[in-house]
Order: sequence, then C-alpha cells, then structure tokens
Amino acid sequence: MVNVQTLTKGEQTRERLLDLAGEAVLQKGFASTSIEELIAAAGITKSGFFYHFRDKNDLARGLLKRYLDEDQALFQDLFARADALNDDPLHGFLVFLKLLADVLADLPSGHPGCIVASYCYQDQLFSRDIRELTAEAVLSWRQRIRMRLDKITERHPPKIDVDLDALADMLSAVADGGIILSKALAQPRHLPEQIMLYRSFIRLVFLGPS
Amino acid sequence: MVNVQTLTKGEQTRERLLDLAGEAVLQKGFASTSIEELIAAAGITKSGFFYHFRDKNDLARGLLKRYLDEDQALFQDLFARADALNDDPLHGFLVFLKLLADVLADLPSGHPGCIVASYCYQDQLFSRDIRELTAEAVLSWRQRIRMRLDKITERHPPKIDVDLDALADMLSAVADGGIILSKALAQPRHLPEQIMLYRSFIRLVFLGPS
DNA sequence: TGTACATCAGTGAACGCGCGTTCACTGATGTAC
DNA sequence: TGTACATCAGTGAACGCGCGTTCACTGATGTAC
Repeated sequence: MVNVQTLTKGEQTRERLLDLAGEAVLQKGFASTSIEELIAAAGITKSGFFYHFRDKNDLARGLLKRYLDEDQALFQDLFARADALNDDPLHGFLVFLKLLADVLADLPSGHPGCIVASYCYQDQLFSRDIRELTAEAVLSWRQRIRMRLDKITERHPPKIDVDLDALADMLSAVADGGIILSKALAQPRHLPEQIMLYRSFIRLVFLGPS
Repeated sequence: MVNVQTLTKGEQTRERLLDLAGEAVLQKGFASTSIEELIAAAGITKSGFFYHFRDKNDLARGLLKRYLDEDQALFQDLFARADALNDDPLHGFLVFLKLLADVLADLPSGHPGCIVASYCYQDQLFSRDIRELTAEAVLSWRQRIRMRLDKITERHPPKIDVDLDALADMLSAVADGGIILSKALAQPRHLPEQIMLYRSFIRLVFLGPS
C-alpha cells in the first residue's frame, strides 16, 4: 500500500495507529476501540497519540479517509487493468468484476470489513462531517459504476427494464452484504462468490443467457 | 407485533427495554448503548434493569433472539400469503419478494437496521454463544430460501450455471447491503429497490428475459 | 563551521466522569391450606 | 374468609475501574545566518 521509505518517523507512527485502529474498529466497533489499547500496541504514550490526532473523532476521520483513498486506488487500478485487455465496455466491466473477486479471494484472512458499513451502524458517534463523508463515498461508488453502465448500454441495450443507478448501487450492496456473510460465517469465500453472482446478473441483463 | 394485553407487567418492562436498546444499538453500536440511558427512558432504576437481564451480554442475547423470532415470523407470513395466491413455486417466490419489498417500503422511517449485521461488526464484544446465534441465523436464512430454490429448479431449470446456496445467500447480502445504502444515504427506498433487483435476477435466472 | 532558534515527535502526571456490577432490602400481588 | 408464605418487580446506595482529554514540559533533528 504505502511506501514506508517515503514516510517520516511521525507519519509512520500515524500509519501504525491507523492500522491498529482499523483492525480493532472492524471487530469491536469504534467506541470500544480505546486509545489506551492503540498506544500500548504502538509503543507510545497517550500524549503521543494526541500529537497525531486532535481527539478521538479525528482518528475516526483519518481512518475513513485513508480507507476511501485506498478503495479508490484499487478500483482505478482494476479498471485500468481490465480495460487494457479489451475495448468493449461490457467485457471490460466483466473482467473488472472477475479481477475484483480474485483480489478479494486472495486476501489471506478475508476482507477485514468495510469502514463505511461499520460507521453506518454507529453513525450517532460521529460528527456531521464524517457522516457526510460516508454518504459521499457511497455516491462516488455509484457514480463510478454508473458511468460504466452508461457506456455499456450504448453498445448493449439491456434485455430488461432496469434502473441503472440501482444496478450500480447493487455492487456496493452485494459487496457490503458479502462481507457480512463472510464475517458471520467466518468463510471469506462468500464475498467473492457474491461479487461473481453480481457479475452473472450483469451478463444476463446486457447479454442474456448464452 | 406483540400483543401488550397478554404480557405481565414485568414482560412489558422487558419489552420496553429491548425496544429502547434495539433502536440505540442500531444507531450507536452496542458498547455505546448504556444501561443508564435505557433505564432513564424506561423510567426504572439500574437495579430494575438487572432484574430483567443478568448482565449486559444477556441484553445483547435477548435483543438478538427477539429480532430473529420476529424475522422468522415475517418470512413465514409473507411466504404463506404469497403461496396462497398461486401454485407455482417460482411465481410464489416472486410474489414473496414483491411483498417483502412492499413491507420494507412501507416502514415509515425505513428499516432500522439488521441486528445481525450490527453484531458482525462488533463481534468481539459478545460471548461465543451470541456469535454462534448470528451464524445460525444466516444459515437458517440460506436454508429457507434454498429449499424454495430447489422446488423452483424442478419446474424451471436455470438458464445459467449458478450455485443455489450462493443465490440463496444473495438475498441476505442484498438486504444487508440495501440497509447500509439506505442508512448511508438516508433514503429508505434503496432497500426495497435492491430487493426488487434481486427479484429481477431471479426472473432472469429461471425465466430468462421475457 | 558555529550558534540560535524552530519544529518534530513525543513524555508524564493529573483530572473528572460515566460505566457495569453487586448487595441488602422492600412493597405489591399471587397461591396454598 | 383469613393467614402464611412465595414470587414478582423492582429500590437505593456504593464500588472500582477505564476512559478521553488537558497541561506543562523535553530531547532530537532541521534550518537560517
């Protein structure tokens, strides 16, 4: 992800705190993730924490922003790799979904969880700007997929009547739902499986059974 | 839901505590839902709370069990109503999904959230028996839908190659994902919308475009 | 090259508050004889 | 019908602990002249 070489000592500590916080938040929730446990694991004192983050809410914001940045980078990378292989927007999208499923299947202990989903179920803990960030994130996911669906419909008119915004949202829904399945059953394969089902749906909508 | 008339005074208080806890847990997470706020709203003292629940973990268990019971009752009811209208298992399922979407769309302020999903993102807070209950719940959802899909395939062989367990799980995934969309964007309609997309997928799989 | 100052990345001690849990106790209602 | 007892549904006070936050301070590194 991040090249440690290019980070100053302070930035490295900050990244370490975010790593520790991210893992804990996705397993216990934000409120139960104490500053105390983070600094114990990071090997600094409590005041050291407050050098990096104004308060606990600032940690939540940092965590969310980093997650969204990494997420966007992954999507861009996968779309670029998928589209490099062929011209047709539909086949590019299908390859993208396959690549996404493969990446998720290769995570050694499964996807750790979606920060946005976690925050949604605890949104009253956070300041308004954080709630707005989560909403913007979901809308940007929609937009990215929607643009692709628009290109696809130009060449492949859908076989059924379907709302393209909802169809774009469905990827987020299936991903978040797949993560919950994987977490609840402790079986990482469910997440890529659900992504591949979404891929089947896309095929059926734009190509029909073949 | 529950007929208040048939409940003793103690059971009414317990139900009230669960109502308050349910709402709070889905907005702030379990850890941030304090016993103190529940008893303040319910109008009893802290010791009164511990008359109804052994400890806080017992509240979590009670909340989950009640949610799963209500959930099962709703599914049974909707399936019964759907199948009363016609014989074909596929059309019954499609009607069921439509009824489900309608029920969800009619909730005045949207679906409050899925306790199982919430618990999954905080599972380290709970004792093992609670984590097992959530896993069992997901498996029972799968089983209920899977049985229906088996009946459907007898009469309507699927048009594409598809894993029926994964297809059954997809309803849970789309529901949980739809709830997260609805919560993040504060737009209740996204949940029924996603259910209806799942319905479109089921149609395509078993009937093809028509 | 040496000195003065600024910034970085923290330390250490103290704070008040809210939390979950325990304990001994109690009035109202229900049941047995 | 009256009395004794049991159960129900709580009360009230106290507890210790962990939490987030603040404050004054500090050694190491970087920069200007």
